[in-house]
Amino acid sequence: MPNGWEDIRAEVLRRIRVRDWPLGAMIPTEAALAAEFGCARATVNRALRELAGAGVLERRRKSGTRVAALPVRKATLDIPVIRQDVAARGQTYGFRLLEQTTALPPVPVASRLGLAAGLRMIYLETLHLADGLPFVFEKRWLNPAVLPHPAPDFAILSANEWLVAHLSYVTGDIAFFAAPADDREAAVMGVASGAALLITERSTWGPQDPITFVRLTHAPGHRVQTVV
Amino acid sequence: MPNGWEDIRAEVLRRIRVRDWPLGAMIPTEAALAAEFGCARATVNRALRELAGAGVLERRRKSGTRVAALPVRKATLDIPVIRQDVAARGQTYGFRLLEQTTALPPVPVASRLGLAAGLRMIYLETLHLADGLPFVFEKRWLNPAVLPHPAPDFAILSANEWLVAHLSYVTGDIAFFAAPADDREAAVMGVASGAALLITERSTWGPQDPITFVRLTHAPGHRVQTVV
DNA sequence: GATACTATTATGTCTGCACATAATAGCGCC
DNA sequence: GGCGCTATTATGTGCAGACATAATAGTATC
Repeated sequence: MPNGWEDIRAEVLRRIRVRDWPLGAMIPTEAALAAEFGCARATVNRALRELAGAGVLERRRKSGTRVAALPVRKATLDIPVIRQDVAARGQTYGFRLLEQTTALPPVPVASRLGLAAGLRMIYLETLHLADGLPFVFEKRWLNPAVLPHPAPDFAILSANEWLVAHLSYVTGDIAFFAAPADDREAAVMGVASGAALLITERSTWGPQDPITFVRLTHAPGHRVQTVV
Repeated sequence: MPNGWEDIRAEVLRRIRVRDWPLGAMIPTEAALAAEFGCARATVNRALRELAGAGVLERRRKSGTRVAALPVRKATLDIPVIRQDVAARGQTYGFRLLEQTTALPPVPVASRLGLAAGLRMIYLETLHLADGLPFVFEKRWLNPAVLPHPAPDFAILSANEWLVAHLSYVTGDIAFFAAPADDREAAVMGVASGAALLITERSTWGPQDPITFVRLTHAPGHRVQTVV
């Protein structure tokens, strides 16, 4: 059938591309498009909804649908467990738990998680290896309240994976930036002090409580990549 | 009504979280869930489809629906035009076209775009400013075949925005990584040579032809950020 | 002129049904 | 056993109709 919702999505996209419907302009109503394409309104709705989700269209009740004026491209970024990331490169994964203590988190960490100052957290340092070479250096602050008793042994299953398997589907935020390697990072990763490294910082919250703040220092040259 | 598709999505998520349905396990069929929740199968379908899109469920015809074994978190990343990025920080935007020539692209650029070697491209260097200070240094290779005649003046409207407005909705890929500032970047951005900078590289293709390859060097401390 | 109510309109969602499609399981046959 | 056909099954998508909801435009009132 030539009028599935994907066909309609493609046709709408085409009209936008050729400036049939210019940036910022209103497009016909669902009912009008359904009549034109000879399909049900629900089918048009599905197509337009997808395009709105991709940032191509903006929809508002009663007003109607318009082409996004300044289209904000949206890319979806996969955040795999580090083991998978390494495996996907065809390398063998390994990790070493370098440190595990309980301590007062630094103020920026506590405040980003929205935790009361003075609450002690678990601090973990883990080095993830690809083919035996440093791949990611992980510094993690973990809310002890979210762990079961007895606490899992993070030397056997890395905190990275334990959390994904046991506290998955929560909210959080991610940030990427570049920073020069400090002395500790340089020593652990085997690079010169001050080398440019990609850093990932993540904060995650459960239904009520903050769960963890993690800073991943990636090996030199590491790329975070995705298609649009 | 307490049984909209969002309610069903929430309930399914809850059952996964509390290990009612463990990681990797099959869940009931759409028909069974529709009967349980007292709604139409289409409503269950909508809820499960959304969760599959978020990477929480995996669905296959005939087999059924299972909880993802290793849930790959998916983050959506907004890629705004640089002007918007600056405006969102409450700063005033400006830019300067530093260079515009036609030249043979370096081999890595040509090969990443899938262009025949020996094809000349337009090369642009643009410095984007926030409150008059360097914000992003943009080096762009542009396929001349995609430009109209006469070519637009990129000193008036930056290539960044011209492309979004005229060749939007195309495919491409993005990568982030850290690199030390080379001499040119250091001079333009006003930082020390070797400083750790975040680099964004983007390749974009139109329906047939490659369009552009761009390398964005961000000011020190720049963070690419998103919520999950 | 400003404010409060009301009608209208386009999208958002749901229902119940139908058929399409992909993948699996089972069967018969050699 | 191994091969190929067929039946079954769960999801994917379609339709027509209905009501819900949000936002706007218009109207009435003060």
